[in-house]
Amino acid sequence: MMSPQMLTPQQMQQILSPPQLQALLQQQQALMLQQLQEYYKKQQEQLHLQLLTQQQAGKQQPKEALGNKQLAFQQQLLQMQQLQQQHLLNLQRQGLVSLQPSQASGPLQTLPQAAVCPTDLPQLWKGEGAPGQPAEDSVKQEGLDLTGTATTATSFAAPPKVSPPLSHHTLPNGQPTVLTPRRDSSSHEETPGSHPLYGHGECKWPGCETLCEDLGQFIKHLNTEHALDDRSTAQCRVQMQVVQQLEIQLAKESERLQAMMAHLHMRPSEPKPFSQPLNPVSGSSSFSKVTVSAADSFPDGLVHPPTSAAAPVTPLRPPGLGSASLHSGGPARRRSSDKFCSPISSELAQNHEFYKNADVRPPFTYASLIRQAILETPDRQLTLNEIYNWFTRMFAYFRRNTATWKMTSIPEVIPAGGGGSDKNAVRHNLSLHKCFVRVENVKGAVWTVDEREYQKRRPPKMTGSPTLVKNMISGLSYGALNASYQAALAESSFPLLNSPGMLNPGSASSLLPLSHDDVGAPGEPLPSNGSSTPPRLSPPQYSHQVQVKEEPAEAEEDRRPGPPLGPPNPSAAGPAEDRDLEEELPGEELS
DNA sequence: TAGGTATTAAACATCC
DNA sequence: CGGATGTTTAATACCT
Repeated sequence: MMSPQMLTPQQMQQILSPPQLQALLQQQQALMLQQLQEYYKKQQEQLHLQLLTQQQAGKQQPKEALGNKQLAFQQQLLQMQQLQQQHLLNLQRQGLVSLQPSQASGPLQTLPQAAVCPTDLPQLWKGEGAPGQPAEDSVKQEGLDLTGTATTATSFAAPPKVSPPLSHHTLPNGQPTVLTPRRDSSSHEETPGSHPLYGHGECKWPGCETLCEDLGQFIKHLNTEHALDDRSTAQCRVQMQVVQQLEIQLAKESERLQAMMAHLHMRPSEPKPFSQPLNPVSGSSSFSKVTVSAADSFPDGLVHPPTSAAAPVTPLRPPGLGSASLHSGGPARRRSSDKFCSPISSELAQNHEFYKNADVRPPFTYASLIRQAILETPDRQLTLNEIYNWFTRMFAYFRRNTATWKMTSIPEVIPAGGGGSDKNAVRHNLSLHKCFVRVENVKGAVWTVDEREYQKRRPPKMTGSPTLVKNMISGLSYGALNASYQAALAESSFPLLNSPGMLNPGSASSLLPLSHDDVGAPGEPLPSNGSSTPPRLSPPQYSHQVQVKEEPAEAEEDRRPGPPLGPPNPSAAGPAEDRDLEEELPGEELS
C-alpha cells in the first residue's frame, strides 16, 4: 500500500470521503494553529528574554554592537509577529477564523479559536479511512512528533503559558484526540455539540459563512454545501497550500532565529546553519509535506524546500511567492511571481533572508534580478562582476548551487566546478534585453537599467488571468497579502523595519527596498515613474555621467498612465523619498 | 496551436 | 594563450 506521503491530493480525494477530507483539513489547521501559536509564544518569550539578557550583558559591550543586536532581535520578533498576523489574516480571509485583524496584530497570544479537533487524523493520513482505528505510529513517523526533532522543537515542547498543556503533547503520543484544546471546550475533546467547522453559529468553511442554527443544521449544511466536489476539493488544496506556506515561513523564521541566537551564544543549541541544501526530502509529495507539518522543517533547523517535482498540486515555494521551481532540482522555468503578484523588490525585501540562506531558486527572471541588483546600488550601475557578486550574495541558490557559478573573483564562493551557466545566463540576459544598457565608465564598462525599456518589455497584466486568480486565491495570495500587509505594517507602526540600521551588513539594501524599486518591478506596472518621472532614472542618482543610451521621445507611449490610482504597490505611494532613502544603501560590493 | 518570453547551452568575438 | 566580457543563435519549456 502506498504510504500517505506518497499520495497525491487527487489520490487522497479518491480515497477519502468528503467528511474525511474536511476533517483532514480541519485537523491540519488545528495542528498548525496550535503549533504556530505555541511556537510563536515561545519564540517571543525567548526573544524577550534574550533581549533582556542582552541588554544587561550588553552593558559592557560596545553600544553600537549591542544596539544592532537588539535591533536585529526586535526585527526578528516583529517578523514572527507578522508571520502570525499573516497567518491569521489568511485564516480569516478564508473564513476559518473570525478574528479581527486588529486583534491579531496585537501581542502574540490570541490565536484564533478556530475550533478544531483533529481526532481521526491518523486514520486519514493512513488513508485507511477507518475512524477509530488508532494509527499513532503513522503520525509519529510523519514527523508530527515535534518534540523529538530540531532545536526549535524545544519551543513546542515547553508548555505555553496560555494554551492548555495537553495540546502539544498529544501529538507525540499519537493520541490526537486529546489535542482539542480549542475554544471553550478546551478540556473536552471534540465535544458532541461542536464541530471544527462550526462556530459562532456559522459555518467556518473557507469562504462560507452560512448561518446555522445548531449543529445539526450545520452538519446538514456541511454535507450539502461542502460535499466532495471540485470546489471543496479545490478549497481543501488551497488550504493545504496555506498551511504549507506557513510551515515554510515558520521554518525559515525559526532557522533564522536559531542562527541568530547561536551566533550570539545565547543558547547552546547548535546553529547548524544550512547543512546540505541539496538534500531534498525525497519521496515526499506536497501532501505528505503537509502532514509532516512544521516539525519536518526543523530537524536540522533549516528550511528544506521540498522538491517541487514531487509536488503535483502545491509546490512549495518561498514565503509569499508564486509558484516557481524551488529547488536546484532542475531547470526552473518561469519565474511566475515575477509576472504577477509581488514586486521583486518587496518580495526580496521580505524574503531576502530566506533566499539568502535557503537553497531556493528565486522566482524571478534573470532580468528582474539583474535589474534589482543594479537598482540597489547608489549609482544604478554595476559591472558584470558586481552583478555576479550580487547574485551570489543575495541568493544561496546561486551561491551554492552546484554546477552553476564558477566564480573566479569571489573566493568565498564555492567553486562548484560547475560550468558557470548562470553567469552565462546573466551575460546573456544583459545582452539580450534592451533594458540593460552598457555604459562605458572610467572604471570600465558598467551596466545600467533603462527603466522605460524594462517596463515596455512586458505588460504585467496579471490582473485577469483566471488561472492565476485561481492559484492565488489562497496560498499564493499569501504572498500578496503578505506583501501589502507587511508594507502597511512597516509604514505604519514598524519603522524599525525600514530603518537602515536594521540592515544586515552583509546584504544591506534588501530589507527595505520596499520602496522605490518596486517601481519598476517586473510584476509592477510601472508605478511611480509612471507619474512624471522621466524614463530616465531620476536625475539625482545619476550624479555621474551614466546615461542611458537611446532615449527617444516616445516616452509617453509606453509610459502608460502612471495612474494616480493605486499603484499596486503601497510603497509607490511615496515615491520621491523612498528613492532617496534607498539611495543610501551602499550596495556593498565584495570583491 | 501559435506566439511571446524565459532558461539554458554553446559558439564566437573582443579585449586585457 | 587564457580568462573575462559581450553578442548571438538555437533548443526547449512555459504561459497566454
